[in-house]
Amino acid sequence: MLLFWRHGYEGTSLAALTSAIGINTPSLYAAFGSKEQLFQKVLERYLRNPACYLPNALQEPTARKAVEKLFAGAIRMVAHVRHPDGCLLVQGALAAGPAAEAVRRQLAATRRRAQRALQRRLERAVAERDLPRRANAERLAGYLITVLWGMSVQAAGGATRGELAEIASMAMGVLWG
Amino acid sequence: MLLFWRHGYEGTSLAALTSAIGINTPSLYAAFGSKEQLFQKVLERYLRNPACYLPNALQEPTARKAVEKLFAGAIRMVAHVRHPDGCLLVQGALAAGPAAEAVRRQLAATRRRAQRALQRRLERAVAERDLPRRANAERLAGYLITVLWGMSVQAAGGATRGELAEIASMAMGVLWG
DNA sequence: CCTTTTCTGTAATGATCGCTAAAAATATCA
DNA sequence: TGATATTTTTAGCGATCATTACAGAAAAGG
Repeated sequence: MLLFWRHGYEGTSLAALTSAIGINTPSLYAAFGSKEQLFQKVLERYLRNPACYLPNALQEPTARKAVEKLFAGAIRMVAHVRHPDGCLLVQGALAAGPAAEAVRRQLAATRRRAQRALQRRLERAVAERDLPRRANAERLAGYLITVLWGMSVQAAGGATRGELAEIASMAMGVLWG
Repeated sequence: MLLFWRHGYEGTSLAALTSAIGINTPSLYAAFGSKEQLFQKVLERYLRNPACYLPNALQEPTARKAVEKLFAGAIRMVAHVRHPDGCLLVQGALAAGPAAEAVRRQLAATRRRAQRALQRRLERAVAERDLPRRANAERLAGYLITVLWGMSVQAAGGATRGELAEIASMAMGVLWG
């Protein structure tokens, strides 16, 4: 997972994977089927563990708390010393050659799913009068998630935890300035 | 340029490049030296032409006009029918294998340069009383550029021109809401 | 027209890509 | 212990990677 996360799908070779896991190539293929299927498993694992901060955050009682926790969780994950910079959903395969097209599309779909999850949480907040009735949940979610992906790009450029926190704070200023 | 832009540095093979240009491999090497040097030329070309909207925007008389034009230019470029989705500075090599590490760093450095250019423009605006004296140009620039990179990620996921415009409008709401 | 230079095309370099057949070693269980 | 599964290792698959040596064609200059 760390290799795919750090170097992207295309940038990670089978040799690097087997060497990191400590097994031979046929063992990897017996266990996972192919590089793409291994990445599939890695993606599930990523969503289950380091990226679980997103669904967790959305369970907060108020939209404001949820978004705050969302950004805090993202920053904590990104700034974790043992983690590569950024988010696997972005770094994994933002642009890719024809061979990795399927992975690219899958990551794009997963990003969209994350955005819709946030959108539904904000819609609930509007319904609960937690957000003003005229608030547009779809636009808000699109905006906030865009900042989140942008922070992933910034992390890839070496942004510090403090810089990311400032960005998140400014982004939330749109709603609760 | 379009190939590197669409498929990233690693995702673009020499065969794809020579076939697109319509020359043989030795001619490409005689003309550009190597794949990496060709990418260097491509990057210069990209900054000179489709990405010139950034320096152009910063020449607007007010910070607000500058940022508006910055986002408008970015959206126009991204939504251009004949252009790949997103920004070469982001899609080119956000994460990459060891062989493309130099390119990755160069793109990160170029992104940082763009951010600093915006920062200096905002600092000027503060000095000119165009922005409130207590405004933090560095944080503002970091925030706005983060949204810009995020829009590049969204574009890679198929975001439309209208969606990007809404995001930009919300992002500017932080300053001129 | 002939020589010299410049360019283009063919072909192949070693390396690495993802992937797999078959032998060797190990574990399982009667 | 001995026969049977299961796993690991070795070795190599064809394809493609970026890169280049070399031969032939075109262009330039006298």
